[in-house]
Amino acid sequence: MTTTEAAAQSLSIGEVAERTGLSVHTLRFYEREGLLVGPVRRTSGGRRRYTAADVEWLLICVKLRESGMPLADLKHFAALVRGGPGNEAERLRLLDAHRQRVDAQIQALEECRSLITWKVGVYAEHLARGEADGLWDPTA
Amino acid sequence: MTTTEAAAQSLSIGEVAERTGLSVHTLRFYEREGLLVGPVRRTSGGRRRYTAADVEWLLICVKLRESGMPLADLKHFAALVRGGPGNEAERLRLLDAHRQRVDAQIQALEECRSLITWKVGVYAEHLARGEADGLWDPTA
DNA sequence: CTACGATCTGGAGCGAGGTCTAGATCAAGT
DNA sequence: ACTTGATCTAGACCTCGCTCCAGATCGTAG
Repeated sequence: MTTTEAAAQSLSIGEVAERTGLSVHTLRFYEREGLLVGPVRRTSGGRRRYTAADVEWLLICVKLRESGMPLADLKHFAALVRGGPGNEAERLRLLDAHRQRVDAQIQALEECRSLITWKVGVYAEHLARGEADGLWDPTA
Repeated sequence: MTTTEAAAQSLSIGEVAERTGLSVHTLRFYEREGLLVGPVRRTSGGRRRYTAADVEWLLICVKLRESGMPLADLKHFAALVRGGPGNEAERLRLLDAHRQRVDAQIQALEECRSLITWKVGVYAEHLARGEADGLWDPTA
């Protein structure tokens, strides 16, 4: 294997980028923004070495971001986790609030989906009846 | 009534803002960006008068935006509708592509939801067992 | 007629979330 | 030693989608 044995335990920024889907730029940006739970370790030469726990946390971040959690909230959450045990109630509140937003978002998307489906049906019908059937409704 | 009879047929920008949830700034911005199907009529004094059809179109825009359609796509769609009959196939393609994105988004959100639900469960359990149970897992 | 609120235009500004550049350094293969 | 590619830092820059400002005008109520 081309990587050292240590690579099994710690990953370079590039490897983490691959595994998380984030760019190396974004990884550095997140770190600067205090979105990580702990400081990232470095090699003697100054290169970042990520642990499996770092990657797990980043994967959670990715999921939360995907679902629309703002970086500010993520930062707050990271700070709570960094703070250690004792603030679980607040973490719970934060996550639960986010879950409610996600639920609302899912519902909104489903409504949009029906609208789209309906409109797709309208166009499909137009096409089936021939393109030049003369019907002209700007809202259709 | 304080508004004239004509108000029943055409609305001021402020009234449209109320009905669509968009700000008057945004309404003017959308117009400048070419997101509307037709040019908005004006009073002799230069004030915009929106028709019911304008409002309907805007409500569709709102739904599509809510579901994450970029302004550029919305603009493209508006251009197609403005172009009149004959391009229904392309409108269909545009909407269907968007529907697929919406579906993917819903699925992603549902995955996030399970993750959150699970984590909420973890914290709830911690709290139930007492805050200082000493267990410390950064990913939890 | 006057006042006052709503609207007008063009253009600047803003917040979120990255994304990229420059120039230097590190590390691994040959 | 030399080359090549990944990483480093600080900071500038970018897109998206609004949002707001200044200064003028409209229009309706009193």
